[in-house]
Amino acid sequence: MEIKDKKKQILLAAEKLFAVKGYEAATVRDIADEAGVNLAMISYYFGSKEKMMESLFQDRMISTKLRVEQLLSDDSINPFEKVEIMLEEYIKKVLGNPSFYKILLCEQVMKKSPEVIQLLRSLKLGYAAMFAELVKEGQKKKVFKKNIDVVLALSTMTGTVTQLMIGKEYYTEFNNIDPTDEEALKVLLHTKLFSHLKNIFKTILGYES
Amino acid sequence: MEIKDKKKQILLAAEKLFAVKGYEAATVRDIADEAGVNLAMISYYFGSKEKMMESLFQDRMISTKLRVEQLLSDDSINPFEKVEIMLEEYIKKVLGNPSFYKILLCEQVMKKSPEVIQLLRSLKLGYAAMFAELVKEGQKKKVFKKNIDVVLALSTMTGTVTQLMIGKEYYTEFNNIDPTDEEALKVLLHTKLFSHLKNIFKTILGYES
DNA sequence: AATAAATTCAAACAATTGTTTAACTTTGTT
DNA sequence: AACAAAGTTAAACAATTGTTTGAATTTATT
Repeated sequence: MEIKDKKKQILLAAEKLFAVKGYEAATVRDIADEAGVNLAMISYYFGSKEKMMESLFQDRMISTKLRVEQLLSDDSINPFEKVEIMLEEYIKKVLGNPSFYKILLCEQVMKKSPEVIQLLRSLKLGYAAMFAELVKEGQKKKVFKKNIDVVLALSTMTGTVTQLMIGKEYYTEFNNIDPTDEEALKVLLHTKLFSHLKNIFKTILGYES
Repeated sequence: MEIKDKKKQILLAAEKLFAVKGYEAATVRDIADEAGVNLAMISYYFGSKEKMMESLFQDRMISTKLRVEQLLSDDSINPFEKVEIMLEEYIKKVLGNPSFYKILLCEQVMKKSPEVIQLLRSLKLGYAAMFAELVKEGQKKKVFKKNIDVVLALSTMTGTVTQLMIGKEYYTEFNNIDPTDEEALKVLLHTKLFSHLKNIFKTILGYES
């Protein structure tokens, strides 16, 4: 097996176990077993458990920034369509990899690893700045209202999706939905979340179609 | 010192350290030091670290349910006013004790302690059922629209508040607000969150004042 | 094929974990 | 005041932690 594949395999196991047990409770022995490698391999490849965590974040967070940047610069899409795409992509990302976003959530709370926090910070502020740009564009075109609280709006987006992700079982139980068919559930959650947030953002931005 | 006070003191220290370091990383020695007691006291009073966690949750979550129940049964308040009160109280609770709600958040993700999870489950489902009742009341009075997704609405409430709580610093930094005056910041966040969520819930519920 | 480099492994490492012990002090009761 | 119960303590406990070691094995290079 390629060395790249082995690293990927370890990160995948780490992601799974960090999400289920948490960073501290997931031991390197757990992760090594899950990945099917000797436990010394983790120090050998990543240097330490914490550096493995950093590698995980770096690996999972590269793709994010680029897509949003090119989305905003596209003049053929009107501001609210851009918001729709932003919502859609965020929902897709989180529901597509709940494990990582659970880890992300806990790391934001604990702020254990300075490197991870710094990475998160730059990404979050960058995201906010870009959304602010988009809002400004909409305001200039008179389709968005004035005085929009960018951070609050983004908090609603990330918060709503996150809450539903960590509390799927409440959604299925309360609405009598079969929780075993995970793929169908994911599609349903995606659909519901999207229309819910689109509605909310129409209100927040003062947009009327 | 009273034994009740000593237990309170230990739980306060545990709450603080669980929120900062996480359950696993906060050792009983840390907690004993923070509380200013011998480390054997934790086993002596609570039985174990995990049972101390359960005690913490039981202590912090008693007051919640009663208030909501009596709120709903009050006929002198109209449905949307009840929603406003619900939002207001939830915001106040979270901002008033961010440490505990950080622990709560992580516990929802990890689901480590079955007792805590069960406690959370009954509380969450109860909360959802009560809100559903409130929604039904509003629909009967023709002030709320049909087809309201209760769990999704609550996810937006809890998610938005939670996200702002764990990312205060982004809010202050992005909006150039002094982060050192914590009391003023809390008031500001409370105000902003309340008007933000009130607006959103007007949309969700189809309420027009 | 021979040598060097990289990888894998079981075993051992020191440090830290939650918990218990057994001796002690304090408090409360008769 | 005498006794028992409750509270407190430092020390020790076994178990587990992340990491390192050094020998074995595989892979790559000459």
